[in-house]
Amino acid sequence: MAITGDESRSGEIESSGLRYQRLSAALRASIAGRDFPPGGAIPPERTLAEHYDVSRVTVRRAVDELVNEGLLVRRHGAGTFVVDRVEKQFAKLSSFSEDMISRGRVPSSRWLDKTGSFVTPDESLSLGLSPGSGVYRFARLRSADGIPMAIERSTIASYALTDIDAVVDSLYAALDKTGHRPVRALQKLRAILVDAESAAIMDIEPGAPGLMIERRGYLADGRIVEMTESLYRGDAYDFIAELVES
Amino acid sequence: MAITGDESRSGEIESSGLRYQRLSAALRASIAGRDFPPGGAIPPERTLAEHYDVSRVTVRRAVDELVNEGLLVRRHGAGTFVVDRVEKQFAKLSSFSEDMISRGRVPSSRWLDKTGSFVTPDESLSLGLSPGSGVYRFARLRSADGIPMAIERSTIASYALTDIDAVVDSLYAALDKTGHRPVRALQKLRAILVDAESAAIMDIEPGAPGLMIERRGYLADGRIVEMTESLYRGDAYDFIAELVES
DNA sequence: TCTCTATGTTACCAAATTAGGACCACGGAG
DNA sequence: CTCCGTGGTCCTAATTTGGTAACATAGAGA
Repeated sequence: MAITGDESRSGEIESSGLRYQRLSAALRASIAGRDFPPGGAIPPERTLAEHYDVSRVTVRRAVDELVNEGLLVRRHGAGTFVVDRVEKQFAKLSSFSEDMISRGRVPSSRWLDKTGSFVTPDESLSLGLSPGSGVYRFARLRSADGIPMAIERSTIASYALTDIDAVVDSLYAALDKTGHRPVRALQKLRAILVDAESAAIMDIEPGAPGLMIERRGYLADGRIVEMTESLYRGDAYDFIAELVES
Repeated sequence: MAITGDESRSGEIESSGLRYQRLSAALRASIAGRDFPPGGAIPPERTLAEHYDVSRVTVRRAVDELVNEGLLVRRHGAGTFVVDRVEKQFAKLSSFSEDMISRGRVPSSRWLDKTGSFVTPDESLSLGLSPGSGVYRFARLRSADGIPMAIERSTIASYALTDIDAVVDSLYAALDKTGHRPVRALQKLRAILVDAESAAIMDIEPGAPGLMIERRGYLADGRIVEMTESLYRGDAYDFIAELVES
């Protein structure tokens, strides 16, 4: 079944042009039509070459186009995969940086606070620490493409970090180094009105809608190591989640 | 045969993909189908390897995926177990009634709208219906202990319901009867200010914070059967979600 | 004729998956 | 306590798959 010389279908405007372009168009249609499952592998190049009766060179050029378009991802030794947007989006709920990057934006941060302190009675309950225990407090303004998007305020049990300057960029990376990276987290989320102070920091109107997210990060042994309050701008940030009904 | 999008004979192609991905899909189906009881153990890795005629390496990789997804939990020396916690967490995010009951509150509803109509051009795109197709529209005020909590506006493809009065209490129960209950859903969530009309219905101040959730329910074959916009009161409703860091 | 481009053919390299096995560490049952 | 089944880890080897290069062929156009 060659692609050339087969214009049997009337109205097939796709049958003109270069072979690899026609092939990539066909593959694009197969992806859009879910012939290849999202997240799954497409047939190997050699199989495609045989199936469409073209050379592997042509297949590679066709696949190259789709890789450049971001529809496919190659993994050396494994296969070529249809990008699965949905699955990644769930992880977005937790990581600001990853989320922004996957949206094609450039994340950045500005430190608002970075201090060592002692737990308040309130925190000692939440973190499960004895009163008088040490904690680190971090606050950052999170931006995307230079536009303020959220304020993150974290409280970390002191045993989880070597010192306060261990956190340079990623909090979780620093926790990872001491083996205290949370393995699961519980998030609580609600809509609020942004207070004057936070509004000033994010350069928006006070009284604008905001999304308050409280996260508690748990270690494998059940201890709470992290408490983070994030305030997201309601007018500029959407959360996406996939769920499975049972 | 030209390579165009309508190339339907992808039989040879379909069995492609990585072994462990196919296996994890099979296991996922077994879990969803209650072949493995929730909370119970799945067969040991060596048994699975023999049963599916793959190596234990492959089994472990397949199980790894499900563990990362939170569907399974490994216990060294004991076995690998189906987690029943996850479904509840996910379901909480989506089902108003269940959520309220689990909080010890009494859920109730008041119908605001219940009509048959035709798709708008906007909806036909979202629902994947041809223009002119029929849809049902439902709108309800959702309350807990008699206190208004949310407004739910649903648009349902007409093929999914026998008639408009099929929905008496639970929308999903009605969809279940025709075999068109969504198997998964994609939710989009953002903070907004409640408009005057919705505020009046929920008996709150206009300009109060609210949580807007757009949900699209997918059938197993990928069709969108349900589109629901829910507006929750920000001052009275918290969303809880558990996530697993990777 | 000569040159350029698209495509085909062949060969080999590099990386990931898969197979199959061995052994250890943990937990439960007796 | 011991025994045994289970997951956790490591190893070697074969297989599959993408990555790359060299060279050949056919057609279009100067």
